[in-house]
Amino acid sequence: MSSAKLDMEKLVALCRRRGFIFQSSEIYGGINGFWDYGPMGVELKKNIKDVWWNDMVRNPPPGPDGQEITMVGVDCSLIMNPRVWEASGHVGGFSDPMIDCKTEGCKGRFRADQLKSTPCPLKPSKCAGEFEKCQLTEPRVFNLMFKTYVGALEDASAVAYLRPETAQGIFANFKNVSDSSRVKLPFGIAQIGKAFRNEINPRNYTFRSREFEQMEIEFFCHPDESMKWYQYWRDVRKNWYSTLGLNSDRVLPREQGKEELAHYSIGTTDIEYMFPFSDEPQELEGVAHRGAYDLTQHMTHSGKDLAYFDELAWQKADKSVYGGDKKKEQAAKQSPPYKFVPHVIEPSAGADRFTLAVLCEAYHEDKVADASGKQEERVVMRFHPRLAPVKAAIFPLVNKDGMPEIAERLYRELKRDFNVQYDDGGAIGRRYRRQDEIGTPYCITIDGDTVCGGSVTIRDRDTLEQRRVQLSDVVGEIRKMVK
RNA sequence: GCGGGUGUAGCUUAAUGGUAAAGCCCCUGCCUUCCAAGCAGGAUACGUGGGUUCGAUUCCCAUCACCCGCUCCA
Repeated sequence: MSSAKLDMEKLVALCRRRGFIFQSSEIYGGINGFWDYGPMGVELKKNIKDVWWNDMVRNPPPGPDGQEITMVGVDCSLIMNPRVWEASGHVGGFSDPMIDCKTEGCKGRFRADQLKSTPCPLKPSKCAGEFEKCQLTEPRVFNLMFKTYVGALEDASAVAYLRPETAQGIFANFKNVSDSSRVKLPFGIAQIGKAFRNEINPRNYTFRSREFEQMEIEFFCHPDESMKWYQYWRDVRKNWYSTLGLNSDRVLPREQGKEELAHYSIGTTDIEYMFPFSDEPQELEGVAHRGAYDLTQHMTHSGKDLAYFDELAWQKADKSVYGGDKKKEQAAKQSPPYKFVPHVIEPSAGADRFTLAVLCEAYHEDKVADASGKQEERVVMRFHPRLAPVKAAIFPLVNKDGMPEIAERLYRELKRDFNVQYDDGGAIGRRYRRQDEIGTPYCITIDGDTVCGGSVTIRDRDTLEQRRVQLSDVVGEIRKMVK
């Protein structure tokens, strides 16, 4: 985004024009709170998810003491046994009873539990509902979980929910993963996937959607070390955004106040971003210290033992204190510090929200001199090369003199490793501008010198500068530049 | 959920109770040796559903979507 505040309508128009984001079911008039990614959008979002997976799961940064950290992934079903959501608290608590006032001129909406402390909009000296004219509705519950039915019978026993977060799939599989993959505490389990929340009022383009994708980590650690890991993940996650092109002045970590915290959370930091549609920073990710809450809940509700046994600590322990009493030894093995419920640090990021932030940040308008030297407006998406949907475009300068043949050969070579485009349509300047609008970082042009001397030009999206590179070096150059 | 606004082609904008116009974009061909050039063709629109009417894109009603402001966001 340029220094002037980006007009969201311009971004929305570009996203539609160039195939980043469409309204869902548009030919039927759309549906509120749902969005589709087009050919460019899917590449962008896929790159974002791949980069996250690579940087957090396959090759995470060293831990707080410089150690290697262990991360594994899962991919869980969207629909789970509904008891999961009772254990997590979503069935009981994922809703707020609301009361509307039907009084002419008021039409207020209040949370039922805060009615007695909310001033009446018409008569602020009284509280909502105390004024003679107030016509309050019965409290209505807005449960934010999408309901569905499993199997053919639509009765109460078949009710299930589309998951409102991917996290519970990880908690429910904690024992499976620790039993099957030789991981030792501390370790993290990661998941990328869709989640669904029946938001009362979707707003701000894709920012608050009813169907969205999360990139979540549940990092399990010893309770004594949890604060260290909480700080580690808070810093790692904040910095990650800046390495991918978000201006660090606009990425703002915010420690939640005590009154804001969910009752089970020991601490939560929201990583917020200054989106152009709001004067307030908006949440991209929440890094929450959830203590032992989730595993304990699932232990209680499932009846399964999800505590962790620290084999290493037990092996090192001085067993002589039990004096050979097997019963005492057994009891010790079943209790801290050898057996305990791990604490959890949860960095939970919104893939669509980050995609939107990347789009906002990338949008620039600048001036470029045309063939006659006149300054022309240009729209350019300045994506980080790792995220750019198209890494390079290949142009024959003119469609003759052997140039198309060389260009096509180069295109076929490059597309084995990168998403690239071939374009021989219209004037060369027009082709550059088309690539600028989808944020292609490099344009490779085959010209007369390629035919004679074997070199091509590589044009940089941001500086507009061209440099000549030997045809045989192009693949290596592009590989180096999009890392 | 409430109030206000908007809805004609991919975009920007016309006109009209009786065949919907243009520029840009896009496609095809010609031309073209580096930043939206030129020439010739071509495709594409009245958000949806009712009503009034001989006839509705136009008037009326409803609905949907988007934008702004409230409300909400475990």
